[in-house]
Amino acid sequence: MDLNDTRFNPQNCGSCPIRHRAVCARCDGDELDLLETMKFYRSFEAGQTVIWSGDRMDFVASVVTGIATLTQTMEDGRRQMVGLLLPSDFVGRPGRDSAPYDVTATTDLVMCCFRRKPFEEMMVRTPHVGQRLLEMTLDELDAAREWMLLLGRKTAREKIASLMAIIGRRDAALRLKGGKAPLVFDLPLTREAMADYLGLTLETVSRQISALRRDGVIELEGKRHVLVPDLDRLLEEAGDDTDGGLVV
Amino acid sequence: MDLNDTRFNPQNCGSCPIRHRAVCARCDGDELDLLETMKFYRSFEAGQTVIWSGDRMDFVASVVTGIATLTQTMEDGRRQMVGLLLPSDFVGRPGRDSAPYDVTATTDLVMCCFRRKPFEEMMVRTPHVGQRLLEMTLDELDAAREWMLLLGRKTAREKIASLMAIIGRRDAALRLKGGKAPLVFDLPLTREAMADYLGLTLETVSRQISALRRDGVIELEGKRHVLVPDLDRLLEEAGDDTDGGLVV
DNA sequence: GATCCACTTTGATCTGCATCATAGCAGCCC
DNA sequence: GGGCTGCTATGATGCAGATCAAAGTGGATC
Repeated sequence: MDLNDTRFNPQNCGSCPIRHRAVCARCDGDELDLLETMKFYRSFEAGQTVIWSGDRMDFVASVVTGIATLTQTMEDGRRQMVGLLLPSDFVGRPGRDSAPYDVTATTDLVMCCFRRKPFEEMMVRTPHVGQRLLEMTLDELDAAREWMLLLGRKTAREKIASLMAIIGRRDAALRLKGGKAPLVFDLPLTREAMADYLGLTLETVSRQISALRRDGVIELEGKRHVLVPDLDRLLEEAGDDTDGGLVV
Repeated sequence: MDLNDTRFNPQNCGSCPIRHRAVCARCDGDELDLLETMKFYRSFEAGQTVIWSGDRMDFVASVVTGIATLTQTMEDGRRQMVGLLLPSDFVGRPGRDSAPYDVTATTDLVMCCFRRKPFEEMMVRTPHVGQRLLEMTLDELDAAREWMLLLGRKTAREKIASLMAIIGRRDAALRLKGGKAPLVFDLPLTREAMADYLGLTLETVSRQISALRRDGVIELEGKRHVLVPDLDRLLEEAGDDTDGGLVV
């Protein structure tokens, strides 16, 4: 795959630390040319595992198209999703040898990759990449801690409403539809994946989605297509005081 | 307070990004002298709030002595602790104006502080501080995600066992007692604070601690002093496959 | 020692979600 | 069409942990 591939949307690299020549406003020099020569693309089919927890991980990457999940698993099979990677999200740990959790493609997935060693060397020479990476990691940490509140203290209904709000708003942000129009989006996850994300069972997820639909908080077309007529109502159901943008 | 204060233990700054002259093996130059001139100490009494969520935060800091907690709160009062700061832990967000959660001293607390602006400038000039900060933030992110697994999928008993293991091992690491001796430590949290950390109620915490004591997994002297006769047994109760060091 | 207060323990009961079970539904292949 | 397969919905039941209530504990203060 290359930049001419129709699936590649340079917009998607806008918020990743690896800004592509086409979209980086901050730097115009040789460092970006260097980045361009370093990058390569990898594709995965829906359901494929990108990397297993504990495996050696010698690259860093950002999602170009598709959805990936980060999950942790206990010996007995209990699973908890700990992160959701949408287009433009970054994955990888400069300075770390092995992956801390499973990374799985839930849809067909294309990632823009860089080998870790040269990337790290480039970071040293190009301070703003490191700074951007710190910023993004702090954002992820905030999101993770927001999620801890959800997992520890929210009810099943609040969890579902929160998930809808986050996915819907992320989706709207990606399309640059910042307006007040009702959110319309497709759920990128199965009921089971949502359950793993929310610390619930798939049956409870299904029941609560039905309940929110019955109560008019969301509208459903098919299993995946969602319309939110009133975002404030949804946020109220989610128990969110912040109307700020939870970045996942 | 200054370096001569008996409460100050330079060892405690060993893992913080702000390495003090006394303990930093990596740099011997002027940059550390600069750090020394920038730092100042702040003390808080047990129960005092260091900073409220949303408040302007114009400093970064590391814990010298005592314990602080990071908590998030919903409008209706439900609380979730999202982090625990022990001596040597770092708090603050270079590049961020406001605090993302409440920081509270649960014991008497001394922090070693740096004003944010000069600290950020120093980071630019001194790359290894920024790198160290990225490393630490990635560690925190891993710990947060480990905690997500706990909050989402572990039983009350497993949660308590996990907490004991983490606090006990952190405590042992601080004292540099790396041996196989049984863990002995004091719980730095009330039952209620543990409940807020684990996403439980204080009654459940109390019951599960009693149950672990009855089953010989831990021994208690008073309410706070804990002895773990068999760490492997505790880890098994915690449902941990990793025997790696969960950093909180 | 007596009183107080914050914290903890334990018991009784309730409930939200898990678990178990079954059926509906859409896409796909033959 | 018919049958298969993966996903979803919904009903019946059970249980872990929440909630409500009361009593125990130990340190501080007078």
